Amino acid sequence: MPSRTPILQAGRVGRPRLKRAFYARPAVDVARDVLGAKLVRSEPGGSRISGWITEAEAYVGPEDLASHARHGRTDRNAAMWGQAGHAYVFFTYGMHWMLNLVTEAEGQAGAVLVRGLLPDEGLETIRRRRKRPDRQLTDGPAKLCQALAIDRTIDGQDLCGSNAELYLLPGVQLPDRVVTIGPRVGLNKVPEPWLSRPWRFRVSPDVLTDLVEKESGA
DNA sequence: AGGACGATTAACT
DNA sequence: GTTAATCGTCCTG
Repeated sequence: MPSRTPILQAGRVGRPRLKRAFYARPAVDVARDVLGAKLVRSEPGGSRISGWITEAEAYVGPEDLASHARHGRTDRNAAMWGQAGHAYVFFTYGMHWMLNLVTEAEGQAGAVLVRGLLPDEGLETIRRRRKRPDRQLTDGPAKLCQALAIDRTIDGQDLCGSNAELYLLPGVQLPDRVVTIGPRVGLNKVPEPWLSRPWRFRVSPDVLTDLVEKESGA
């Protein structure tokens, strides 16, 4: 049996990757629009793991006191300040990796944290990497990084290059009515107004599954 | 040089 | 609802 979720056949060969212009916009816009896009991990050795993005958060710049950019440019967050369309991957809590998509113009520190996926290709590999029920395999920012083997080696990589190990494909266009908007989560000791800014965007995996089925002409 | 803490997760009461 | 795990990063002094 192929390690692919049966109903989810919408990823088409030869479809163009999201181009840099998609990322080179305000982080909040990218966070909204990236829902339904397909994140693809192409590992050295040929295996391919992918999933549709179900949740994302925007971190807008050094003035955003929830952002790692709040202390200015450091070795750790350097990728945030670079060209849009690159990855910013960081390590936290002594054990977890997190993936961001770098947004905005070069020199501005915008980024979008990818917080949830609906798995498509590589489900067997994902199951091997984390023993959980299927619905809980990639429903968190650290969990999806483990599923796709995203770690420090991805930090700073260009998502738009033709040889990229990680990139995005256009997936499903989501109408506003299926997108839930709210404050970002997991922020400790972050003052207002940043704590309450509605910069978290979500679509339920069930709803996205239905839309993917429809799109693929099932 | 030392210490607080984190864009989380899983396990627990 | 609470808490431990676990260590790199950034702060203070």
